[in-house]
Amino acid sequence: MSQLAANSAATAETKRLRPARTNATRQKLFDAAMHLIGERGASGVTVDEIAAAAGVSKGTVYYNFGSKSDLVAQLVRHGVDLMLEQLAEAKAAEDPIESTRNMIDQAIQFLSEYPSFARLWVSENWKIPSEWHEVFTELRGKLLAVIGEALDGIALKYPVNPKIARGSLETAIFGASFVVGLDVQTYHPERTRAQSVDAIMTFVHGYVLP
Amino acid sequence: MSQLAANSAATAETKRLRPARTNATRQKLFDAAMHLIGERGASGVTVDEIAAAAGVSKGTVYYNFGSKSDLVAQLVRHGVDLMLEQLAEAKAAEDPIESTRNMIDQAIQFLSEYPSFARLWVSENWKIPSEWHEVFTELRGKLLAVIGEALDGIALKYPVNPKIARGSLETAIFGASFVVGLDVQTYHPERTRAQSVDAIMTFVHGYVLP
Amino acid sequence: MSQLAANSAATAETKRLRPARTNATRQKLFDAAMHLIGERGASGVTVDEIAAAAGVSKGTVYYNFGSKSDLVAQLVRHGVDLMLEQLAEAKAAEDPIESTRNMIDQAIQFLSEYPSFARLWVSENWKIPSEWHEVFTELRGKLLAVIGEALDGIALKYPVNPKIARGSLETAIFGASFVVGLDVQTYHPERTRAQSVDAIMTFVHGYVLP
Amino acid sequence: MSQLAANSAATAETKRLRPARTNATRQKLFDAAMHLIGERGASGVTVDEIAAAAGVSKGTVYYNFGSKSDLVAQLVRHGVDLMLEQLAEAKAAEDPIESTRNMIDQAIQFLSEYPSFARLWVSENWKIPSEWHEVFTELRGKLLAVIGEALDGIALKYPVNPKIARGSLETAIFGASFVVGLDVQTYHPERTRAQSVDAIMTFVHGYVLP
DNA sequence: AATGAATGAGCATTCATTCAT
DNA sequence: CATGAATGAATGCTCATTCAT
Repeated sequence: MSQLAANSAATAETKRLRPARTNATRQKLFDAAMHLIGERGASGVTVDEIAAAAGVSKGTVYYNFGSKSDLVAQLVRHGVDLMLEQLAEAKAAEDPIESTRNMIDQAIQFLSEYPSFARLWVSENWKIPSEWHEVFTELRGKLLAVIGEALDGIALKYPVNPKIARGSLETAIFGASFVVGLDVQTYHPERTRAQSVDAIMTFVHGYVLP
Repeated sequence: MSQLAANSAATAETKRLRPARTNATRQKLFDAAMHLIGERGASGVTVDEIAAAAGVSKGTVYYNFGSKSDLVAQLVRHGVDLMLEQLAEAKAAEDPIESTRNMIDQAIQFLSEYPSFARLWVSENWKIPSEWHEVFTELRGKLLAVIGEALDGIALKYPVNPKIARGSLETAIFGASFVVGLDVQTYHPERTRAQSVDAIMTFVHGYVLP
Repeated sequence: MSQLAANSAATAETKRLRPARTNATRQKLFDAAMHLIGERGASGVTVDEIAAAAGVSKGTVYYNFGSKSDLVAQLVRHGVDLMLEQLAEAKAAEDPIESTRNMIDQAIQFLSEYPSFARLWVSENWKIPSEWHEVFTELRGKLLAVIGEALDGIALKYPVNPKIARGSLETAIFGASFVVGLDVQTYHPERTRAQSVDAIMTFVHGYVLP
Repeated sequence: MSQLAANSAATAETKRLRPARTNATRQKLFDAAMHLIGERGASGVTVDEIAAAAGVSKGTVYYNFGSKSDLVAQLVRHGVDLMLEQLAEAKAAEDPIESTRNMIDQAIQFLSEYPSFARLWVSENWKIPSEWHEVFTELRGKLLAVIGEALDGIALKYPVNPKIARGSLETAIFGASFVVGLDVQTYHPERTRAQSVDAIMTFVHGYVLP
């Protein structure tokens, strides 16, 4: 079953994010591609497989997405949009630290709902040359900016360690979140979301001076 | 130039890790493969390219390594051994926090010397099925154990936050290190190693109670 | 712009040659197809491109012409009719040599106006099997007949070299005309029509005894 | 059977023209490709067919020629080299007109021996954009130069018509030769080579003033 | 009369692997 | 030890054609 469709809570948002002319076909291909590529990586999946999994012909993939590369790019973009939207909703709290915690919690939840997206991200992000370098650069910037805003909010209200290079800190939190999120699914399904969030929040608490 | 050979400080250790019957041909192939695969990923490099870069014929690759997959597996195992060895050397400090910092510093340095290894890790580790799953799982356990020991050392000497679930914390540090290390190379080559280490070390200040 | 429509002098004739029920859509497709196929050859143009150039949907091409092959066949037939008609008009001169010159001049002009037709001819005529063999064979016969009549007229009024095998001579003139006409467009756009005609007319001076 | 190999008289020359490292494989592919492409055009023949006709696997085509496009380019180049060599041998006569006649005779004979080459030439030469435009331009220049030299020889010894634009005249002779050569095979196998040559020589006689 | 989504057979090309020398 | 010619299964992509609307 489609991972995207599986998340009933996100259905309303998902719909908004999709292009106006959402065909059943495009959606089926999207879901099938996200699932397969998330598991085996973009280069480990053939267009034939995606088409078969979506129950359409190979030509249909090209009719709808132009190329395998474009399909992946749209997949990444869609995932990030969805993640950003969920993060935006999460940060509405009084205290900035609380707000940041909510955000990380939401991120971990997102990664558990869309493990394929997380795998796609980590497996394609740092390749050289990456076919989707521009897409990743842009989307990486957006995600880091969201983390950065949360840290800004904290720095406004609390004293923070000025020695910590911002930028690197965002990246550390970003990386910790992705890896913790993936590892929970692959190696430690028994761990609770709260445990993951607490571990990642350690970085935040270390940023704030006592 | 070979990334392995580039690290003169590690030369002695490196030699020990290599098969006794290391001939020039095997070594040339090893270096060429590490370099190319580090840049473009295992599936992004052809056996022809590796052979050409090593200045030998394609048949020689098969004569020496049996298959492309075996070549990569040997590459990964070599990286694993080397990283563990370097981390072991790094933790020899009086203060456990200082020791942990040394370890992280060493890890970041290792990732910058063997970007191939780090990229291979993130792109293959969570795949289903992963071609080199065993070797990755083994390394993961060993690395998390090393981080765990460092945390144990800290917990013995300092009061730490008991709410933090150990296990998740190791994973968070592990993930932060890999992602920060990779991001520096791909997106921020201007950042210093100290910046990266400081950012990752933030977790200590969050873990240790004030 | 349409090559067919471009020739204002031929407009009246052209209209006559077109199917009575010429609607705008068919005409747009006809013009677009002639233009594109003239430049890149029948197999080098896709139905999508023709439809796009005509500003209609792909289905419309099939609705109007049944198949790409049929569209090309109609294009060729139209060219045949037009060329024969123009040659017929040209030979109305007193002197048979003058009449022949007019004909060749008209042929060269036709080839420059319908390069599509000439290119289609040379690229398809001698293929085994040729998709449009019948229509080409028919045209070939008619064209050689026209040249033959011109030679008959010359032979009636002037002494000619009896050693020259008629039949081969027509073919030589025919070939010279097509190749000179095509070469002007592809390699020597600076050459005048008069130059081309003079070169081809050389055969007359070689045919007619001094 | 191979057209190239079929000409026992040309075997000696053929051998000389081939690259030093002439494999049986390359030669088989060359022959098969020339035959098939000559009949159906470059785009009408698949690499599978060429490989099958040569009795090798498809990969072997790419191992030896790099791409279908390169194979065709080498085919054209080889054919022209062969033709030029035969023409060079033919023009060794006292009288320049006699020499020219020998050359045209040789050309017609060449075209009858290698009809595939002639078809390949006419079907690919004038396409826009031609994949092999540079190759054709270069080789076209060489062939026209040979005709031009013959005409130069005539102009030195005989009075010639100064009104005739040289360049166009070469093209006319060139085109007449190819088309007469092809038409004999396709439509008039009963015609003798002398008839063809006489017809083409009409252009030459028309060039010389009485 | 027209559309455009969908199809699927077909094609050029790649590449890990084999093997005779 | 090493080579490099040969292989063939796999793959991304094209495009003429169909058909429900």
